[in-house]
Amino acid sequence: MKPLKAVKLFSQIQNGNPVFSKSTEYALRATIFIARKASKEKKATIKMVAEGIGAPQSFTAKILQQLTKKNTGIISSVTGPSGGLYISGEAKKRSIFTVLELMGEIEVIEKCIMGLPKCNDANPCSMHKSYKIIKQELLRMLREKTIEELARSKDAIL
Amino acid sequence: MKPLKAVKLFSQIQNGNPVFSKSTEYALRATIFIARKASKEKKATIKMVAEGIGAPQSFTAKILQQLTKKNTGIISSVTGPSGGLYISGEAKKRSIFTVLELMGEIEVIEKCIMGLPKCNDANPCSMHKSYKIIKQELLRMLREKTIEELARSKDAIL
DNA sequence: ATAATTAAGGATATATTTATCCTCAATTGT
DNA sequence: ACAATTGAGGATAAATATATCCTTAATTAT
Repeated sequence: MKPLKAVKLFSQIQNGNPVFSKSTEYALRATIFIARKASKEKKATIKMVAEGIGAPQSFTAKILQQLTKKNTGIISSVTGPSGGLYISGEAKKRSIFTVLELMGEIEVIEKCIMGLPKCNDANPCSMHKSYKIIKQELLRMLREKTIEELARSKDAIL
Repeated sequence: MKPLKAVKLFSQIQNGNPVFSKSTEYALRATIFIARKASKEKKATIKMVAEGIGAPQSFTAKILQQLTKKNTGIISSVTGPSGGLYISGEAKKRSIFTVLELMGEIEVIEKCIMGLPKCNDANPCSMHKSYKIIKQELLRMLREKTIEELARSKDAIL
């Protein structure tokens, strides 16, 4: 069985979806960046974050809005001079799952791998059982990894 | 730690990306449907497949084109009366990995979970190691599951 | 108070994915 | 050969995700 090449180039159909959406990728990177580089005393500006994570500035701003929403946000923001973004010690203890939850990515993971709306444990698709194992391990990993922990690995590129 | 709700509704940013693209979801469903319902003697038409998997007909046709391309395709197609789609016994023995490969989904899985282009084993992001384990299990599962096997589970909804 | 700085948020533009439509080519049966 | 059936494939449209721009609100320092 020789390896196949994706036929993308020969087709009108493109499959460029990342596993997580680009918004979510930026959200993860921004969270880790802020946790690592900023504090209540030394906040990071959107500009700094965008440059630090290699994402467009205005779009980064939009995503950070999602993560700073009152009663849900894990990232704190302050307007005005010497304002910016930071993550409280409390919030740093939360898991990266929280970020993905705010980005609406958890319900995506929970869905049927083949996109069947009626698929569930009682009425499973043929991949359900196999995917469920993977899914559970992924979710467990996401729940265990704290923002703090990710921020602490300073040898990592992000 | 109370559970959070995604802030989708309050934001301009939507995250509707499935784990696999919709095209890939359809491709998986179509493959299993054809493997289960069709044979060289009794081919399935695009119309039958589209209805069987609950996908738009013309779009299903487009996706099936990708899976029938010469030298790469796992699905066979014949034009003309009593023509249609089927999967050879040989092809049925191949894994579902093949379908995902043709849909360009494997390289998506291989990518950095945070979308960092420079992330790799030598220069990892902070989630690299954890994600790698999940990724490998997913890929192994996909490589092991044959089309035949999925088609055989007739109690499954698809 | 005023000016300066910074995020919030609405409106809009661009890119990509998803979906539809129509004509053509291939095959079959008469 | 001819008509009918079916997929192939190009062109285009619609929906969604990504990205930009601009004005407003909040805060700080002078």
